Amino acid sequence: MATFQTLPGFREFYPEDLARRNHVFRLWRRTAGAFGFAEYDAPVLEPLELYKAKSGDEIENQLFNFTDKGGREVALRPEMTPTVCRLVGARASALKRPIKWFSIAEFYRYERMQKGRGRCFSQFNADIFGEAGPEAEIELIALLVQCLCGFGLTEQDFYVRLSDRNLWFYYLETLGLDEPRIRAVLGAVDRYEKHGDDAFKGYSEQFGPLASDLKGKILAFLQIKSLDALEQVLAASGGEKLAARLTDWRRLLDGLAAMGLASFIQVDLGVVRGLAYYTGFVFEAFDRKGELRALAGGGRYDDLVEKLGGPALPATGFAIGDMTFALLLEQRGLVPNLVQAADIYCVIGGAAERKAAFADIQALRAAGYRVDYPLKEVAFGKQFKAAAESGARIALIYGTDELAKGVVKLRDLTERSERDVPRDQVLAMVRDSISGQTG
RNA sequence: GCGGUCAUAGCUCAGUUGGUUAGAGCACAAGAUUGUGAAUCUUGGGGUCGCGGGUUCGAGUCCCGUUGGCCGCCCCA
Repeated sequence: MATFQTLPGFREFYPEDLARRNHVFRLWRRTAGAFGFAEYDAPVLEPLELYKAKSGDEIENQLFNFTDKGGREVALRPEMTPTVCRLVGARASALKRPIKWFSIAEFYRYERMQKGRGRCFSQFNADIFGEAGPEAEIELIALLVQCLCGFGLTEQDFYVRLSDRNLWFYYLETLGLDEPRIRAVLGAVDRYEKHGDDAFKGYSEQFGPLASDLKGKILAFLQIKSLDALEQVLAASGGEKLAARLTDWRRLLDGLAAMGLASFIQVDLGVVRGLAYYTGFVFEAFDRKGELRALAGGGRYDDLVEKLGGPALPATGFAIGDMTFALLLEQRGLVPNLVQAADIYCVIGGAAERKAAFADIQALRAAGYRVDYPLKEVAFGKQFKAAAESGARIALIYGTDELAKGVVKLRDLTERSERDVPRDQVLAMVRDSISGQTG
């Protein structure tokens, strides 16, 4: 039968699946609205250059890219950041500050399938442009936390690891490293959690072995898990830049604490996040059990808007992926049962009764009620069964006896009670009946 | 790109050392049932056993290849 199959790594959403996805999107959207973020959208297909400019040529391996009929090199978007930088950059001078934007969109990466990772996935993206201080991070991390808590997740379920690429950069500078060496060390720090000492192989191959006292300091630094410990280590190093960073750290952590979010936050300098365009605070959300890949990630990228052709504009943002998030909700039993229940189910006697019912069905639907009825003539018994299974709160019964009396029988499917309703009062009585139940 | 593992109905799975026409439960549909609730009973539709080749008198079963799923590695914006 299945002559054609779905392309590898792609997903199909049958109604139950889409209901779940919509539920997630709806809550994310509402949460972003509560935080004062405005929604935008943009093309799925972009010039390949947009991604090369940001991440370098090697990124092409992981893109869905091709040449279009006009000879243009194009790619399905693998992420939203370059796109939103273009949008904001193009109108930066006309946009009210701070610029707080979000989107919910589908992305494509040409990669191997893995748990929590496919070739197409959706992300919630939120970004703030035009705010250089940690106030932007407070706002974004608070939004991130609420986007997860809105589903019933708590600090028992997930946490946000918080780090700082600038701090790392300045600290490594004070240790006497130049920029190429600093980048190599940050790469090693990024991998250290997973690969241990092997993480420094790349550095050794490029620059020779790392002096052991230097390596000791780096390993100690990446294991820092609190602001106090960080202040102690840096007290010895001094330096204006580092002191300024510490001030920002205090403002950020104080702000988050004041919002009551301290229990979600873990200072963790072991996080530096892969690619090099992050310029300040970076953060990643993980499940507490450590069983899943990152739930969300983000950070500051103050140079990117300018790099992509816009004005210099500070920016910071994050994204939540839908796949790992769905896995976590399932694990915690937080996926609600989303049945699309009818409001009203019509039980119809025969052909003549059907015509009478159609007039009412049309009026009820125009009034906004979800009304179902059997498309073909079906025995009464079956219709009542169908009415019950539809989840409808009331059934309207169009039988010969009722219509002869000029009434319709209104059956309350919850209370199992019935009464006759004059034909011309059906809409009003339905309204009473349903509002009475919900009220 | 690499490695492991799996593939039988819409779903979950049986299917003997290779042996007739490949089964069950659930789901779906029809009837019992022209007037009242998720029940019951009966019946039905639905399969190129992922695909292709090979071994064999004979392959869902054994061998090779291939495609796809899952898990991991590389990578992860």
